This record gives sequence, C-alpha cells and structure tokens, in this order.
Amino acid sequence: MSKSLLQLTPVEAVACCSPVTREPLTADAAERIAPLVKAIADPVRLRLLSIVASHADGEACVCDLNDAFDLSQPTISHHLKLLHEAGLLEREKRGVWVYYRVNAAALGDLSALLGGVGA
Amino acid sequence: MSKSLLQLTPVEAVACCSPVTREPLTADAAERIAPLVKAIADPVRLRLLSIVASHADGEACVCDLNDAFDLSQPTISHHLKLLHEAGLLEREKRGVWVYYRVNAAALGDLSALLGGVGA
DNA sequence: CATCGATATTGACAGATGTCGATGTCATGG
DNA sequence: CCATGACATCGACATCTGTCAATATCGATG
Repeated sequence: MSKSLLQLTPVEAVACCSPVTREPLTADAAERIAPLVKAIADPVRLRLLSIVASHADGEACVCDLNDAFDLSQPTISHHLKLLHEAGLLEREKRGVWVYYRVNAAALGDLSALLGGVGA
Repeated sequence: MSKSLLQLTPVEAVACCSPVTREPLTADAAERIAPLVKAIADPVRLRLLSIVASHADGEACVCDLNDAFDLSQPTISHHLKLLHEAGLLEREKRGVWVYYRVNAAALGDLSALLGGVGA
C-alpha cells in the first residue's frame, strides 16, 4: 500500500536518513536528498519559504508573495511549484486565492540531516 | 580590519542570521545564504561532505575520495573546490597528498538556519 | 453567460552547472 | 635533473535552471 520510492516527494524520501556527518551517504540516499536541498538552493525560494513560514497564521497568499519580489508572476508561481513539489510547501486553494504553508516537519528533517542534532 | 562582505566565504556570511522560519529573510541575506545551500545541492557533493565528515580522524585524502565515485578525477576535484570555496571543507596539503576536513561550525550554522533550534 | 481577476502553464531563451579529456603544477624518488 | 604520481586547471560540451511574455484555467460577480 505504500507508495513506491519514485512516487515519494523529496521530503518523504529524506525523513528516514541518519545525519550526513554520522556515516557516509549511499549514492541512493544522496540522490534522494539532493532534490530537497536543490529546492532551497535559490535566493528567491529561500525568501519565499521564509516569508510563508514567518507569516501570520503560518500561511501566505500568492498575492502577498508576488508583491514581495521584483519578479514576474509566472516566475514566482514557478518557484512556488518547485517548493511544493519538493514537499516543503503545502498548497490550498480557497476561492480565488491560493495559500501556501510550510511543511514544518520537512525543514526539521532537513535540518537534522545536516546538523545531526537528532538521533 | 574586517573583510568586506564580498570577501566572506558563504559560510562566514551566514553565521549571523536568524532562522529562516522566524522572520522573513531580506533579499541580501537570501543572496548570501543561497550559495552555501547550492554548495550541498548536489548528490556528489553531499556524499563527499558525508564521507569526509564521517571518515576516521575527521579528514580524508583526495585519493580516497576519487575511488568512492565512478567519476573522473577532475570532476571530483571540481566538486571539492566548490565545497572548499563555500567554506564547508578545509584543505591541507601534506607532501603529495591533499586532505580535506569539514568545517564543523559551518554545517551547524546552516542546520540552525533551517531548523531554528538555535536562538 | 460575459467578464474580470488570481493563479498556473507553455514556449523560448540566456546563462549556470556537471562532466570529461587534455594539460599544467608540484613534490618525491631514482 | 628527469620521471612519476597526486592533484588542479583549462576548454569544450550537453544539460539544467531562472526568467519572461503570452496564454490558459478557473472562481466570482454582474
């Protein structure tokens, strides 16, 4: 009943791994983790994530996000899509507007993966 | 006496910032952090970092690293250079061999930046 | 149902990135 | 001082990525 590995979002595929500094990553693990890191390896996406995360109610409307950047609306939409596909942002449409909120566990897993604070 | 901002390695430029989830990143901060994230946003570099970090004595010779991959020596050298320039790996030449070790604080800062475990 | 406004998708393009083979550098050993 | 072996640099190339303008989709509203 579980999804095949290839259907997992990057976030789901990462939740399992021990910290990077503890033991050598396997090639497979690295291939699964890298897309998640890539998702935040861009200044615009870092800001998007940060704005959503620190926004009141923990969610932000796309309309707010567009205004925060000097970029076209399709470009912002593109970055939001990447963050969503990586599993870092959740998407909810309410009426005409679309709201994004961060997947809190995702950033935590990624952080633990790097810092090794977790088990 | 301090280096100008542009001379800082990505790692040095990041050590100052509050967690991504606490308050919106400024455009400047995002531009400084992104290169550090980019440095680990590649499966080969993730593995290199992981192998070095978990290696006995905390350091690894390039000769060991080359053997761990099915890639050409220049390619590994290239990735090591990127990690070094980002400030994540330190480089020491001893005789004919070159040893890399991780900048422990660097990964920690990055982890804290994402996870917000720090202040 | 015609329109409008919010968001997503498409197509195109310039620039960045990962890879390799060839070559350079530099310390060591003969 | 020449050869060798370890590592870095260079130049070329294919692919990936970020961006935009144009267009599509889809609720809401008159």
